[in-house]
Amino acid sequence: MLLDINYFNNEDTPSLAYNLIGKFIFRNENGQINHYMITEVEAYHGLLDKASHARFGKTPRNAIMFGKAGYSYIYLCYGVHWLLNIVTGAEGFPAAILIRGIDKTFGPGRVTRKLNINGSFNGKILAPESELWIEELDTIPPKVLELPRVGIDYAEEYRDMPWRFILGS
DNA sequence: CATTCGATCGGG
DNA sequence: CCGATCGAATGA
Repeated sequence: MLLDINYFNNEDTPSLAYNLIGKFIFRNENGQINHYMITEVEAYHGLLDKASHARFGKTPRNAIMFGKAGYSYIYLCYGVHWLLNIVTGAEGFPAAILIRGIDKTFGPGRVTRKLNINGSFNGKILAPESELWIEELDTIPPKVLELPRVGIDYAEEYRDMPWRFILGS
C-alpha cells in the first residue's frame, strides 16, 4: 500500500517516525525497481523543536517543510552529503522525518547514495511518478528502539528528546 | 559583504 | 581525531 499525503498528514511527527520503521522506500531507476526497509529515522517536529531547520521560521531552504505532507525535503549537509526527509503534518506545520538507515545501510548520507538521489529530488511528491515512494508491505509491527537524535548538541532542551527510532532485534 | 557552522563521512 | 566542502544563516 502506498503511503501518501493522507498517511503523512499527521502532526504527531514522533509517532509517524516510529511507525515508519519497517516500511519500505521504493526507487525506480530506468524501470529497475528496488525497495529497501527503513531501519532508522529521526523526527523533526514543529517550530519549537530547536534541532529543526524550521526553528528560525520559514526560509528558502526549509520552505518545503512548511508545505504539504508526503513530499521529499532534501538538502546538502556539511557541503558533502545529501539527506532525505519526508515532509509530514498539515500545511503550515513544519515537520519532517529524516531517513537515516535503510536495509544494512546506516548514515543518512549513505542512504541517498544508495538510492542514487540528490538535490534534484527536493520537493518531489513521494509517488511512483517521482520514481521515489514509500509503501507498507506488511502490518506486523516491528520492535523499535527510541534514542536521542544525532548531531544536534546545540538544541538545548530538545537535545535529548527520544525522537530517533531504530529497528530493534 | 564576511564569517560561522552545520540533521556527515571516511581516512589516519 | 581531523579535513573535506559549500550554502544557509547571521551580523556588520
